[in-house]
Formats: sequence, structure tokens, C-alpha cells
Amino acid sequence: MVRVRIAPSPTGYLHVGTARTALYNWLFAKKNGGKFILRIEDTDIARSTKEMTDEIIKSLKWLGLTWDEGPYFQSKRLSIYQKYADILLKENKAYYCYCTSEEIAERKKKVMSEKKAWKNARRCLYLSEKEKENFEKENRPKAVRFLVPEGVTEFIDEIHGSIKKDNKDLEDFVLMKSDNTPSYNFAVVIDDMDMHITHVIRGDDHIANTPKQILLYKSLGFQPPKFVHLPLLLAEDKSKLSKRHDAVAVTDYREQGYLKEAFVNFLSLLGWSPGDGREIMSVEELISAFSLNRIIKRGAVFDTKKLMWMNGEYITKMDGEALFKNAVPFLKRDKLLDEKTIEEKREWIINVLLLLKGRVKLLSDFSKLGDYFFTDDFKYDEEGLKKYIDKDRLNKLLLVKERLDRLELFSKEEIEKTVRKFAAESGVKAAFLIHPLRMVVTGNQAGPGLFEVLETLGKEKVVNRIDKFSKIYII
RNA sequence: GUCCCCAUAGUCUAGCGGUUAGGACACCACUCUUUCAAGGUGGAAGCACGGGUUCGACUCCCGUUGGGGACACCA
Repeated sequence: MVRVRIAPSPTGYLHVGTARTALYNWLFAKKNGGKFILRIEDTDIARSTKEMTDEIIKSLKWLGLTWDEGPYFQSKRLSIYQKYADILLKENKAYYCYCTSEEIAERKKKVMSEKKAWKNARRCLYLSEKEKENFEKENRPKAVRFLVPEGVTEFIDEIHGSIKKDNKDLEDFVLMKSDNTPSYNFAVVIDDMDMHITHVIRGDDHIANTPKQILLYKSLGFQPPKFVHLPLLLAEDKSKLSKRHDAVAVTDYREQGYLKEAFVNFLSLLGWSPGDGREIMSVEELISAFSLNRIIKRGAVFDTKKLMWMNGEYITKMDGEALFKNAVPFLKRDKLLDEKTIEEKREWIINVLLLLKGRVKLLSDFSKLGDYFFTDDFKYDEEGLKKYIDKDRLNKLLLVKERLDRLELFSKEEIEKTVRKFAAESGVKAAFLIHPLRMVVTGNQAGPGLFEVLETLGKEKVVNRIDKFSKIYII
């Protein structure tokens, strides 16, 4: 039975890299009828918060990455770690270290400044009984360090193959911090073991931790799980995606107007592909196509342009109901719709969304590109005014308006007939009128087909806007 | 500085000894069109380098270079 987990630390929002790792774990579990477990790694008491835990859970849910077990909290399992630490201590596989972080930091700084390789000396391993006694009397805080044995640690990574590490390059890392909370490497091993995790699927940045963890499994007498290290997600300059320069929180993408379907689809293709050229894929398709051996080794740049393209594809393919559900919250957020209108003009709103969807990339674009449908308070594009508005055209527009006003049925067909007929009579091309009309009524140079826009807007608004414009616009 | 990982167009990728190196995003041109977008057609753009192995290397091996990651009582 496959059992995998995602183990975020609640010290920040759900990072897109973590989301991708979660997705691969989830897909792998679904594909193999296994279980996906959520574990919150909140042993850093100072930096972990309840808010971030909630945020992470919210983001995971938004993406649809629901878990079968958990969330487990490491902060509630402290006695378990302590128990295993005591065992290792008793078997002399670990020892107490009385050095303070400050002392170690200072030593490290000195060594690094000499451009030498830093490795914490196992000073406290060789403490005499007397020294130990003194430290204990002083009540000095003590951490538990693992006694790294000699030898070479090797493991088979499902993606990278064999990875070897000479244990002499490993320092005696901390198992239990002096505040009696476990270190990451220790807690992970105990938990993965205790939760019967079969495959540890995580980012490449954990390759360096793996030998340490394997050593722990061995000293505890447990069989290590399989390790799968995914290529890292990179920023545009190929460095690690960082909080400082990049949008890395899943929440940010949701708020920018990305659809979870597009986001998940895009993430799935960063480091993996189905191999048959398919790109736009539903979760069901992803599940059935997913396999670990199609994951590649090199890091992938998170290309927002492609994400945006994909998002546009998903939006274009949406039907009215789906559009309504997804886009309305954004229009509401941007104060273009209120509850009452949403209820009363549902069908009309859907028509507007259908009209706009082809040129929208983000859900938030509905507000940007279609504000004139929802408010009279829209901006006129300066360049467009210069290009399309002059005295002659404005006068003709007023005449067209007269005719439109007389239409019994304000349908796109009738509108088009009217405009084209007028153009023919005046000896001008239809485009000569269409552009200024669009400018005056929508404020934009471009947009959906003009006649449909006018029909959707309704006769009253169209006529009023032309009137109003002719009064305020000074040539 | 030490250790580890990686290397096909600007980006995401297909390729797993013999291919005109395929697709997608982005870009450019043309087309369609009332505009924009979409669509259609076409285009530019790639196997980092050097040695091997082999009849034959993008593909296998070694090295170089380049990029990335890890080196906390953070996770």
C-alpha cells in the first residue's frame, strides 16, 4: 500500500514548490490507490503560526489536494521523539552536546573566514565525567547529537539513481534541540517511520539530508522508505524561487485570477510530462498518466507566461455557469457588481462573461477588459480618442444614434444593419463608424464584436453614452 | 571553501545508438476580421565544450565548463 505525505512547515504561505511536491505526491497516491497524508512540521515554535497552518490548509484545499489522513502536528508528538532520542542515547548512538548556538556560530564563522570546509567538531563527545557534571550543575542547556558512524552511506533515488555520501563529510547533527523539540532530520525520520510512509517524494534540496536520515533509520533498526527527489522549481534567472523576488505563494496566484485547474495542470508539467505531447490535461487525465519514471532531473523555470496562456485556455473553454461561478467573485471584489445585481441579472452577467472570455487570460481581466458593462464610470483610452474621434465622426455618430434609438428590436442583427446602412448612405466605410462607436460606448479601442456589445449593453445605455459623450467631449 | 545534483532553442519538454532532433509557450510574418483576442498558415531559434567507446553518438563513459542545491539547536 502506497503511503505518501506532504509535510509543510507553517512558517509562511504555501510555496508553489511545496504545492508542486504536494501535487506529485497526491497524483502518485491516487494513481496507486494509496494514501496521501498531511503533516504539519511545526517544531520551530518561534516561527510557526496557526494562521499559516490555516493558510496552507486553505491553499491545499483550493488546489483540490485533499488528504486521507491528518493533519498530524509534530508539536503534538514530542514525547515520541523524546522516546527514540533516549533509545539512541542509551545505545551510545547519540550524545549530549552542551555547546550553545552562539559558540558554534562563532567557531563556524572563524573556519569559514579561513575559507575552510566547516564541520562541527564533536567536542562534547569527549567531555570527561567531571566536565559533564559541571555543565549539569550549571544547568547548561543541552542538545542531543547523533554520533555519525564511519563509512559510506548510499541510497537509490528513484529519479537520480545511486547517490553516495562519505560519512566523514557529515557532522554530528542535532537530534533534539535544547528546548526538547526535535530537529527536522530527526522528526522526519521518526514520523515517516511511524506513519509507514512508503515513498518520500520531496524537493532536490533534501538530497543532502537523505544520508543523515538513512543513518538514523539504520541505527533505529528500520527499513528506509523509497526516496524520490524532484527537480527544483526555478525563478527566471534559474536561481531558486525566492520569496524576495518572486510570487511564490499559491495564494498570490489565486488572487491574481488563476484557476486551480490551470494552476494544477501547469505545475504538473514542471518536471514531468505524459510523454505523448499532451499539455492541457484534467486531473483525471493527470492521475492516469502519472508515473515517477517520467519525472526528469533538471530544474524547471516557473514560466508565468505559459501559466497565463494555459489559464486563458481554461477560461476560454468554460461554459457560462462555470464562468459565473469563477469570475463573479472578482467582479465583486473590484466593486463592479453587488449582491443584488448578481442575483437579479444572472443571465445577463453570463452573457457578458461569454462575450469577454475569449480575450481574458486571468479572472481579474474581466474587470479590466469589461468594466464598461458594469459601470458608466469607465476611462476613455487617450490614444483611441485621438485616433478615432473628430468632429465629422462625432456628428455622424449622433445621427446613427438617432436611428438606433428608433429601433424596435435592439438586436445585434438590427444594429449592424442600421450602422452599415447609414455608412453606405453617407459614403463611408462601416469601420469609419464602428471604431468611434466603440470608443464612445466602451472607452476602448478593442473588444468583442461591437454589435454584440451594443446589444448586450442595451439601447438606453448606448444612447445615453453617445449623448453624454457628445456633450462633454471638446474637439 | 567542502560535499552533492544537473546540462536538448529564451522557457517547459519529447528523444532512451542510426530521426530532415518532434511538440508547447513566448517571438516574427502572413491570413481571417469592424478592432483586439482567438483561429489558420508559415518562420526564426536547440543537443555547452573536449576526449574516448562504437561502423555510427543528443543518446554510453571520462574530463572541462556552466548552472543549481546543501553545509543551523530553520524546515
